[in-house]
Amino acid sequence: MNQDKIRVRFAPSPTGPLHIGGVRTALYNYLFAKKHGGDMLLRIEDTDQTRYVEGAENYIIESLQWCGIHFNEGVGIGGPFAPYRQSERKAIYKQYALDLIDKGYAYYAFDSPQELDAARKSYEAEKKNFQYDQHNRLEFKNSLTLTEPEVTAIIESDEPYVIRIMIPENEEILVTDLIRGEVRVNSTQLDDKVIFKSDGLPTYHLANVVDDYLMKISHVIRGEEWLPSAPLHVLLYRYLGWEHAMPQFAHLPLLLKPDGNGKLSKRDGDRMGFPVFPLQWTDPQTKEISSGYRESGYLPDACINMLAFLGWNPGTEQEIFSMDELIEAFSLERVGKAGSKFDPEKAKWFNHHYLQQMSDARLAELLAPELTLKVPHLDNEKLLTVIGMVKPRMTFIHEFWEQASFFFVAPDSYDAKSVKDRWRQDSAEIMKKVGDLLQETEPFYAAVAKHNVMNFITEAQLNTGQVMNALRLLIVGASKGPDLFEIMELIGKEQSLNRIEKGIVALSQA
RNA sequence: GGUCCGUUCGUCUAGUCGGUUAGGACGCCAGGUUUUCAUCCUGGAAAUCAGGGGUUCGAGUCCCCUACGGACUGCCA
Repeated sequence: MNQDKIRVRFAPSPTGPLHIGGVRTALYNYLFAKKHGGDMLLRIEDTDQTRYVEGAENYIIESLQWCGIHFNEGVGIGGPFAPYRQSERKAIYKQYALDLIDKGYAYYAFDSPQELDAARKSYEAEKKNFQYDQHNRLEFKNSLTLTEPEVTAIIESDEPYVIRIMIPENEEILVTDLIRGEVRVNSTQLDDKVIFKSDGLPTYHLANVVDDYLMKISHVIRGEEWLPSAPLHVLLYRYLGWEHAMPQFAHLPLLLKPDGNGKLSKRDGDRMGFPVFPLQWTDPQTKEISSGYRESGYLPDACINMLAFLGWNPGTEQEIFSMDELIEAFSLERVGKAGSKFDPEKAKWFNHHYLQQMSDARLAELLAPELTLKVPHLDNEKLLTVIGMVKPRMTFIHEFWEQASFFFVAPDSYDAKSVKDRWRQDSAEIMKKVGDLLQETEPFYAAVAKHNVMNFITEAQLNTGQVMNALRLLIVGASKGPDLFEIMELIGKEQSLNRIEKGIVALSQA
């Protein structure tokens, strides 16, 4: 075990936008590191140049920054173990693969992809599972079956070759996982995985072990999809002579799609109308756009809080946690084992909560730029007041206009259902009287107007709801919004009377 | 197919040392507040703890089997 400082890494592959599940993995790493006063680093695992996607790396960095997940070292920051991009570390991997060959734990293999493909197909034809392993490694073209001169000749020529690990026979391999306990696998089940590719780069397995060792990683916290290859990694640490410094493993349960089963995917988001990515992403190839949490109006705090609870819980009944509180409360022991379905509704609930917590002033700042386009002479004082009234009915910032447009512009249409339910035969006549009443209301304050209208209702022996609902329809254009008298005070007498007058005409024609 | 992992309300989950009316949250339903909508408050329905066997005075909790689900099974990560 690594005795030193807690050091964790988040090591994504820049093959596209970072999935929300990846963000959660990063978050748990971050929480764990901070909780224990440790460091977290960002390493980019780009050993597969065929899958490189333009912009993905920046996307990853920007996403985590937006979420408030910060690194101590890594790509974009630097640090004592730089470089942190595996493609830039190319020179350091081969020696370890060679070392493994020297020790008899690995061997060269010269089978072409076509040959392997053919072998795979012939196995499948017999309904057998193809695996390049101890049962058949002597049937292939490799340094185990060729003579030494032959092997040397090939290596010195331009012929491509790979290096495969030589899995031992019938050995029980123990993986100790912080979340799952002890997982035992017999080596007979494992195949001789390629650890070094013909393009001169290592595969994930070798690269991740070498780098985690060199970068003094103490804990590997990653997705459950890595559990099946964890025994291989244990073997690599052992054969490289690093077992004493092997990090502890924690394999996180998967994030599942909201309906049915299976891993949450991009398609589910499109299908069910919620983002699967932290930030909006435009595919550089197809130009296809995938929505992001940020652009959809989610607050970073809400995303983090929601994500933290997908697979972890504090054991108390508290559900609202700031990042600092999460750091304080987090522990890997309280991470569950089963995958969790992503719930878009709960995500909204978290967002609503955090939006309510946001100060009116801050909201105004965020709203102002777009609002000034719609409202030429935006009065900040007024905006603040409106926000105070409308905020409780907003889950997202972009809902503001829908909930508050009538504070700034007169309704240009009247909600059909509201008209049907609230506008009666006698409404026009009553509204005219209310209009006259308001015309005489001075000063035009909410309290005064309310007093006058309520008096009128009582004296005329009318129904409060009936009058107010009709009036609201004229002022707002629908059955929604805060206290009507407050609205009228804010838009002013002239505007109020205008709307009443125009509304009566419009609705009488209908 | 093989290997590994998993399985408590529709969903996220509490329940870590066996004795609970199996608790909370989202969502849903109802009521209340309000001039409407939403918020908010109160209440409710909702899990035979995947199923079956054990062990035990007693099992969601321990053991075994079965079923179901998932991940992995690439010169991808």
